[in-house]
Order: sequence, then C-alpha cells, then structure tokens
Amino acid sequence: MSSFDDSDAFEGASLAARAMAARPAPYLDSLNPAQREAVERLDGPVLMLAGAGTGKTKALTTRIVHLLNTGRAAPNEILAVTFTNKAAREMKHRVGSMMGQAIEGMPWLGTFHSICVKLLRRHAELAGLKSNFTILDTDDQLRLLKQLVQAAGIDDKRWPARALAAVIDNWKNRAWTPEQVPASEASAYNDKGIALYAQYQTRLKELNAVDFGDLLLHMVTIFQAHEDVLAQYQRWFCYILVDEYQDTNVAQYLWLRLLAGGHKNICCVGDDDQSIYGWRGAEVGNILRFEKDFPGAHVVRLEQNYRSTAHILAAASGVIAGNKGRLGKELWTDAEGGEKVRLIGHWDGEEEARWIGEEIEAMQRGTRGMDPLSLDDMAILVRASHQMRAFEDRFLTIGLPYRVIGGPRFYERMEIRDAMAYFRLVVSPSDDLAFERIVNTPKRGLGDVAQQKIQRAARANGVPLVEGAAILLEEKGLGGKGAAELARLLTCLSRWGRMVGDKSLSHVELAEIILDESGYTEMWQNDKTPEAPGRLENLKELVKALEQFENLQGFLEHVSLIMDNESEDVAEKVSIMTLHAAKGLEFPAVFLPGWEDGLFPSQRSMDESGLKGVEEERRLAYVGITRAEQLCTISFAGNRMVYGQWQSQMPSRFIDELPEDHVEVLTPPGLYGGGYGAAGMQSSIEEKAARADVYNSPGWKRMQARAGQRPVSQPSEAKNVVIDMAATSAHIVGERVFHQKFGYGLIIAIEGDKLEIDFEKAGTKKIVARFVTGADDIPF
DNA sequence: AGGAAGGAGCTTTTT
DNA sequence: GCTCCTTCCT
Repeated sequence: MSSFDDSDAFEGASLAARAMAARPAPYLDSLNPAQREAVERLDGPVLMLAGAGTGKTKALTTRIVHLLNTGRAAPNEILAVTFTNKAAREMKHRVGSMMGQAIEGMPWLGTFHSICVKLLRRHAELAGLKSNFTILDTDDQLRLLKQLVQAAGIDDKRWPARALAAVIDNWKNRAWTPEQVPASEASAYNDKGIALYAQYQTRLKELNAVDFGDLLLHMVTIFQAHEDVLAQYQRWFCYILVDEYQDTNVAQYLWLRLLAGGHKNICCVGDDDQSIYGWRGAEVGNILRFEKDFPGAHVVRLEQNYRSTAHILAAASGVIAGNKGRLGKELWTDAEGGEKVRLIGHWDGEEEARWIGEEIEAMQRGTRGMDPLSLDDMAILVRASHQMRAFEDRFLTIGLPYRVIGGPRFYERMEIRDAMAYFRLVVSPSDDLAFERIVNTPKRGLGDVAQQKIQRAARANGVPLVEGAAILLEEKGLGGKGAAELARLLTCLSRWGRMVGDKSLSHVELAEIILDESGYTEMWQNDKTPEAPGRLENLKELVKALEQFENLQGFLEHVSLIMDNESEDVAEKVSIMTLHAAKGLEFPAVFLPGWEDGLFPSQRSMDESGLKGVEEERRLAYVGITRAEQLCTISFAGNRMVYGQWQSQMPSRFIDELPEDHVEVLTPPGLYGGGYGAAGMQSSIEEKAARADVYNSPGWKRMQARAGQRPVSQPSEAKNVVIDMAATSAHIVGERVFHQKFGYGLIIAIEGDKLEIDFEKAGTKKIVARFVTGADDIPF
C-alpha cells in the first residue's frame, strides 16, 4: 500500500454529497434520548460522557452517519480518531454497514498515529525529514539510545537506557521538543537527559527516522510553526470526532485543539471513570477540563447501561464513588433480577485458581438455575500478567482450554523482527539498524570485533554499514570464516535488492527466498528449544500476511503501525487477560481474582503516584466489574507467592468499598469451616474487616500450619472429566513426547488419563494425555 | 564465538 | 521463584 495514494483524500468533496441533505434519518429511531442528543447536536464542541456499556460506539458511528446523511460533510472531510487499530476498524465497519455500500472508505478515520503518519509524509520536509522516513519501534529506539548512552561514556548499569527512553517518551507525550523541556526537568537521567534527548533527535533525523512519539510531536510542532498548513487542515476537517478522550496525552490534546481551532466542531467521547492509562502519559485532566477548554461546550451523559445486571452496576458504582474529582455519572439499567456480585476468599493463589477452574466447569454445565455458558463467555481478568501463570498451570493439568489475550504482539516477536530486518535491508540498504540486527543472525562468525571493524570502516568513509562492510572486505581488513560469510551476505543482499524490481517474481516469493538463502529459516529448523516450532509457524504466517500487500515496501510501510495477530481460533476457550486488555470487552461471566492490597491496588502504583495512583487503580476495578454481564466473581487469597516468597495478604481495600446489599459472600468448602462458621460470613462491612484481621490471628496461623495435611477441596477432574484412556494408552513409559508449553520430556509414569512427564526444561509435571504428542510426530 | 553461570529486576501497553 | 541480560570462561 503506497502512502501517497491518499491524495484523493482531499479531492471530490462533492457537491453531490452535500446535496444529499435532508434525507430521512431512520437510524435515529433506535437511539435513546441521550444518545440521540449526542448524535444530533452536530455543531460546536460536544463532550459525550459515555459510561461502560451505554452504547458509546453506536452513538459515535451514528453521529458519523448523520453527518454524512445530512450532507454536513463528505466522508473525507470528517476526522475521526481512535487509539487502536481495532477500534478504527470496528468504526469503519459499522459506518459502512449503516450507510450501505454507497460510501467509499473514510480516509481520515484512524488512529492518532496512522493519521499523523499520513500528514507527516506530506509535510516531512518541515520536520527536517524525507517523506519516506522509517518508523522505529521501541526496540530500535532502545538500541539507538543505548549507543548514544555508551558514546557519552555513561555507566548504563547505573543509568539504564530504558530509563532514558522512558524520560524521552514522557517529554514527547507532553509535546516538548528538546528546546522546550523546562528547566525543572534538568536533573533527569543524571542531569544528561535533555542533552541526550537532543542528540537522539539529531540522530533520528540523520537516519530519516521517527519514533512513535515523534509522529504527534512533529505534527504539533509543524502546526504551531506554519499557520498556513494548519489553516488548510482546519478548513478541510470540518467535523472532528475523538474516541476514548480520557486516554489522550498532552501532545494529542494539543494536536486536536489546533485542528479544531477554527470551527470548533469537535465531539469528544470518553469516560473519566475508565481512565487507566495515566502511566503512559494519558491525562484525565483533558476530559475533566473539556468545558473550560471549549467554552460553550455541550455535555451529554450516556448513563443507561445495556450490558450488566443492576447488582453489577451497583457494585461498580459503589467502588468508583470513592474517587474524587469525577465528572459524575451514574449507570442504571432497565433489566431486572440477576445474581449478586460474588465474593470469596481463598487460602492461597493456587487454591483460588483451583476453585475458579471448578466454577468454570460448573458454569459450563449450567449451575444455579443459569443456562450453561460457553467457555467463550467466561473471562479471568487479572491486575498483573504474572497472576496468569497460576491459572495456566491449573487449566493445563485439568485440561481446560484457555486463551491468553495480550502478551507479545506478533510483530514484536524476535523472529518476526529479524525477518523484517532482512526485508528492510533489502529494500533500503542504508538501514543501519536493520543491518546490525541481522549481520550475525544466523551466526556468521561476525562477533563484536568484526562488527566494530565494520562500524569503523563505515564511519571513516561516511557511508552506511553495508557499504562499510564492502570496503572492509576490499581492504582485506577481515579474515577467516567471518570474511567469507560477510562476503556471502553482501552478495545475497545485492542480489535480493535487484530482485525487488523483478516483475516476474512476486514479493511473497522473494520473501521466501530471502528467509531461505539467508539461512534464517534453517537456523530455527536446527533449533531444539520448545519455542522453535512456534517461531517457524510465525514466519510462515508472516509470509502469508505479505500476500495482502502489493510489494515489500508497502508491507514494511504499514506493518509498524498496523499489524496485529488476531488468529481467530474457533475452539471454545476461557479468556485470561489483564484488566487493561479487557477495556472495551464484555463477558457474561467474569472472574476478578487477586483482590489483595499490594497486588490490587498495586503497591508500586501507590508508592509512585500516591492517591492519584489509588484512584487509577480504583478505575481499573470499575472497568473490571463493568465487563460482566450476568455474573461477576471477585476473589482474594490469604497467602500468595510474591517474588518467590510466601506472603500473607490483606484483602483489597476495594473489597470494603463494595456495597454489601449487592454482594454475596461465598464460603469455599473446607476453608472457613469449623472455627469460622459460614453463618459468620454473611456480608457486613464490619465482618469483612474482621476477616481481614483473621489473616494475622492465631487461628489463621494454625490453619496455615495445618496446610500441608489439610484436606483440599474436591479435585474436579475426577468428578466430571471422562477419562480418555485412548489418549493415555497411546503412550508408554520412557517415551519422548512434546508439549506445546513445556517442550520435550520423557514419560516417567502413567496414572489414569494423566502422564507424569520429566520435561527437559520445565521439570516434572502431570499432564492430561491429550495435551502431548509423541516427539517424532510433531507436525512441521 | 558460544555456552554456562551470576546478577538484577520484577505492573499495566498502544502505536 | 523466574527470566532476561551480561560477563566470564572455555
């Protein structure tokens, strides 16, 4: 996809489109009064305060449709900004289907970043760049900073480059160029932060590159310095819509303010109660200040919730009420009935995982008069990703299918980045960062010494590393195996480079040739680690993804901004993800484990940001609870392994904030039995508080001491899972097998439907037989 | 140059 | 406790 074909984005603001005015608007009928107001008030600044599950996306997309349908704007005159590609895609899709096929795509509906890339390519020279600049991802950024830090003779042990990266990102989020960083920041990064920031920006310009933060920063700088350019866009984008406004940072805010400066037809949608990205620069202040920033602003509140039961909403409201400085909003619902939010305490994290596993299996069968739920309908939302492990381990042993949402993005994976570095280098041989990445991957006997020689040769001649390497070889500055391998690499690179222009060869074939001839594929084929098959699989997927693009350049152009890996698997699975990743999603049944002070709210958040931190954590709790449609289960554990240390935990302060009328306290079998009778566990805030003290009481300590011999609650696998003897009998003791997560191992025993396996990397585990394959019949 | 051992750090994450 | 990165050793 070539980035310059969007010139039509500015053409044909056709009169025909405007002439469509005054058409009937049946789409308005399905809106509630608040939504309707948000859609129909087209002129001037509008703040749409949209609580969770109140039909925000519907209102937003209908508003776009209304703008088009009334002829107020042509599709290419509407600027609609989101944070994620997913949100942009969904909006495009929904507008498209509401309008029928009649409308061509909206070129200016996209993420902040993708829209800024488009704009910046048009005006690159105003930022000292060429329009074909490359976009560095965080990895490239870090490598570059490391070089600068080392060149400056700074001890990167005491002052890690990551810290500098964080400082610079922070400044960019606030739209500060190196010159604009205020004196109060002078002490950053051992007093050298500002100087290094300046050097970094210079280096980026030399490389004709930008990082993510630059996309916004450069555009803000250009708009501020060139009135004519700004005026052009102020006129062009006659209506502006912004999704998730509570997540905007200062740079994004300034960018929007500049663009809306003329007509002020800006509609910002958001929910101050769902602002959970303060740590990456989002300013809740932007949404709180909206009416000051845009005088005469009209505020619409969407408060009718179509997602959750009244109990769930009440619980969420009860918690979020603890925050100060809210814009104020109360969710309500028409729906009647429903289960109370369930609260349960467990002995430890393992017990919690075991219980949740059993609950999930019970819900799958149908329980408490509820219809059976699909595993797809259930989610476990955790505060921190390390909490996921307990669930993964447990679900693996009982054979409960799960999927982890989030984790490393496809294009962030090592093998994908390596492959892309090869492609980048073939397309632009002066891409030094790409060269550095792959010069010794696979191993070519080009270690530190050889690489430094290449660097020196390049610098001495003022040429890119590839040319420097060629000069070095000519001068016989390198000997032995390394020299031969380097020569081979250079020959390959130039041959592949010529193949880019070859019309008879598709770019997909070229990509395969590159991965093959470079020895990269072979490297992973020879790799014996358990990850290798997955990596080869990913490489195949990468090549497949290439098919959707016209050429390698087009692919590289967009991959840094757009590629996500939503391989939709069809099998039913429970979702496990972080609370952050869950924003915007909904599930009939939600589990919220780990509600313990220090974990949630997170200690670090409280230490670093104090009350502000607690408030953001509280919003996270609000987000978590409001993800649930029918059943929300909150849990905590009295003991948890933290950094390899058993710690006794206090229930989260948020638990005390749950309104007791809407909460049912459950008693797990065998835990509070005896001394702590179930009768005493009926909900009352006092008793909850008392229960907190239980953890430090002698009684609790006694229970702790008994833990080893304590009868555990019934193991579920024996109860309902049909023992798959066929799967077990396919294996014999001593056989070498492969497991998706734990890799290779030897079977040391067979019990029932489970195999005890001594894994090469992961130690001894008991695994349900159908989760392993014989080591010799792995499919690749 | 490549593997083994030692040390630090360890929330959340999109583009 | 585990993982990632560096350093040291071979």
